[in-house]
Amino acid sequence: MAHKRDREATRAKLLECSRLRFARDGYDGTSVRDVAGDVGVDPALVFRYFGSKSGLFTEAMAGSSEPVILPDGPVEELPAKLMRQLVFEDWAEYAGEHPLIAMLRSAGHEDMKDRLRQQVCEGYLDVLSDLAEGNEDKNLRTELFAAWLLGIGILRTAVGTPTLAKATEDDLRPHLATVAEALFGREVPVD
Amino acid sequence: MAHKRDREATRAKLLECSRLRFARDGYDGTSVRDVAGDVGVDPALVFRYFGSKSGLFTEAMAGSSEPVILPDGPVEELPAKLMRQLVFEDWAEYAGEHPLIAMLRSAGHEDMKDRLRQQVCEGYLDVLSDLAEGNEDKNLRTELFAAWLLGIGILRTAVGTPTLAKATEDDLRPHLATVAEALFGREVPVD
Amino acid sequence: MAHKRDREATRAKLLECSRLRFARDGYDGTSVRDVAGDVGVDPALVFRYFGSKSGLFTEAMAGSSEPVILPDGPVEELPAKLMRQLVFEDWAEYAGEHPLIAMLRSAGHEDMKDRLRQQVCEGYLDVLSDLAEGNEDKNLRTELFAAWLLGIGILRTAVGTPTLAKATEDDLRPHLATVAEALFGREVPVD
Amino acid sequence: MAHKRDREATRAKLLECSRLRFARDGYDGTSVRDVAGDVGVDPALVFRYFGSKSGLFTEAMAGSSEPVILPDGPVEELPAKLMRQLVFEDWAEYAGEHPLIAMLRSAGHEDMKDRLRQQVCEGYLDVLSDLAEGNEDKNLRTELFAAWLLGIGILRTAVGTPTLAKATEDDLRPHLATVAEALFGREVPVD
DNA sequence: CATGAATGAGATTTCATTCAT
DNA sequence: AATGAATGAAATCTCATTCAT
Repeated sequence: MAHKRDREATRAKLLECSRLRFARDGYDGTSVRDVAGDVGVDPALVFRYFGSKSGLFTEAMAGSSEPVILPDGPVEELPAKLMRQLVFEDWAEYAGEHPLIAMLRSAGHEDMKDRLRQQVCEGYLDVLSDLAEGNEDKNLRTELFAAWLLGIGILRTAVGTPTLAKATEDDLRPHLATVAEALFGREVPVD
Repeated sequence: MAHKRDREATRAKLLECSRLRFARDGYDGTSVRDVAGDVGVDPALVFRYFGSKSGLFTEAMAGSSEPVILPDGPVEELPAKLMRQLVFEDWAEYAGEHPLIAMLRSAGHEDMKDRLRQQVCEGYLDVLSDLAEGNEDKNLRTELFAAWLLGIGILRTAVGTPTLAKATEDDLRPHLATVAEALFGREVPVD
Repeated sequence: MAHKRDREATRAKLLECSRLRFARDGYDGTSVRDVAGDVGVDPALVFRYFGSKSGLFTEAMAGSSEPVILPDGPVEELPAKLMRQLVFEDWAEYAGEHPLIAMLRSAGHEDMKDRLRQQVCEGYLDVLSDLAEGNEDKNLRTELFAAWLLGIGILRTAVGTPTLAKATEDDLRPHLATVAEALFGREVPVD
Repeated sequence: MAHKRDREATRAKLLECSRLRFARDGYDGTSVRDVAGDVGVDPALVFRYFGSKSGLFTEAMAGSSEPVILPDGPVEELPAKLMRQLVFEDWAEYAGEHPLIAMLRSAGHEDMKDRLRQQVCEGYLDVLSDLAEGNEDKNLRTELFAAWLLGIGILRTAVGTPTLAKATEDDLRPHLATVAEALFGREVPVD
């Protein structure tokens, strides 16, 4: 029982540390040895637990599909919530960026592109599309809004564009309102 | 046939092939061996010509700062032009994506982040900011619009979101109009 | 047989074989592959254990600072002892030469020159200087005598001068007596 | 005729520059490219002129057998002359050291050991042996004296022992007298 | 089961050298 | 004869991964 506990604790620690590394340094920039070193265990354990480096990555990034959104509350509040989450929340475990943006750093590998798409679709587009209800090109509008949020996040943290890098939530609020209204054809609260 | 031993031709071919590889597989996913193999020369030649793998990358990606649109037309036409370039133009040499999006794939390394920022700022923001003239938060608006274009490009090609991946220029035109107007506070032609 | 996977044994064997190679072929003339091949292990192991080729060299040659004679006998006997050690002892692990002479073969690199100087000073000059006690230019005399021993060793093994290469200890004994007396101003036993 | 002259001039310059490099950095530490670069010609010329890197080395170091000694004057003056040459003369072309000591830096390669031996024997031992005339072990005495000079040179420049590195000719003069007398059994002038 | 010794493939890079022109 | 483009072999080193214990 104590053993079981240790095993699970080690697994969890490996996942946690690897998330940070993968997010900060990308898949290629992270070595199994580094991750194992962070936790203080032998690299071979990683292979026992996760089969391969890729397996570790999959499981580490899979954990990030959960925290996406809490779909309670009215749909109108979604844009503001999502922006806060994608752009302003500090994902400490993911080197300060939202997991999706962190994953982009490893998008060279084909299978990670798939994972990415799946998470974007299930985690974001599905939730957002309710907002576009009533428009003919509902899905396109939804994706265009998601693209905007994603682009902002990328310019802010991955590229480090001067103004956005320092912008606060208050700075963006009014523009969120106008763009959301432009795309969804309805007013959204942004406070 | 006339040029078997032609330094410039070989150099150019190396640059061309490396662009494709770097864009498709990222910096880490591309090996000098691969690039040299594509051209059919010995890997050592790459080092002779470019000093290092990093030198090759720099020079390969430097070519991508030129093709930015020069503002010889009226500023109002810029949004449409930029969208065509960023989202719809087929950059064959860069694996079908715009070079900037391709470069994101290698943004794990700190110095490439710098290069990226510089290109975004000088190549795009500087040109676009004229459009936001007259607004108090001119720079923020400019960056927000650029973020949108970039996000669209990423969802389209890097993530492969279902609707955007298949969208045509005509599909996006009306939305471009409303969003640009929302951000810049002026009408822009999108034809 | 009992030890197939024995870290310390493998380490020791690597050190032993590398000593021989470094001594015989010099630093540049020795490749990590060669050393690993001698022991029958993968070259990567060398880097795991010693970090780098230079680390291997350092550790291999560090073993050579110990075997210097400790002055437990009377100082008068030092010259004879040192000559035996420097000139006539067969350092099998170091390709038959005294480690110091072997190290000279790698003295092209600046840091190895430093290591060499330190070993000569601490290992030999410090011990010998007692013999020159009472003379005004004590240190110079000490170094001049050390120079002689070193020179003999070099001509014998590194250059292979005809007479010295075949000389026995008995052949040199009388000359050791006269030169030591000339430099130190006192009689030294040479039997 | 002009061509001939250029060719010879380039050859000479290559030899000169390579001497310096070989002496300073050793055989392995010197690249054909470096040498050619010093002179400002294409590396391929080295191969046209000298066949190989080794050929260049041979010819470069062969030039050093000439300046050895001027066997005019009485034999008694030889020790002082040789010491001046081996220990105190500044061989600018050979990085400040006597060619023989410089060559030791490349003594890892077997064929250089041979070259070294030949030069020591023909250039030094043959000349010196006259001084030992009349002693039974004439050759041994000669080699022992040569060993001393060589050892002094090595400690001075290659090892950098504290006192010898700064010693002047005057400092060594008296010891030269006593040691030479001890070995050759006759007085030698040292002024 | 877990540990750590060991492996093998592959990456970047350097260098002496040869082949066309 | 000379230039410079091109080559091939080898070196150091890293990493994911497997094999004994």
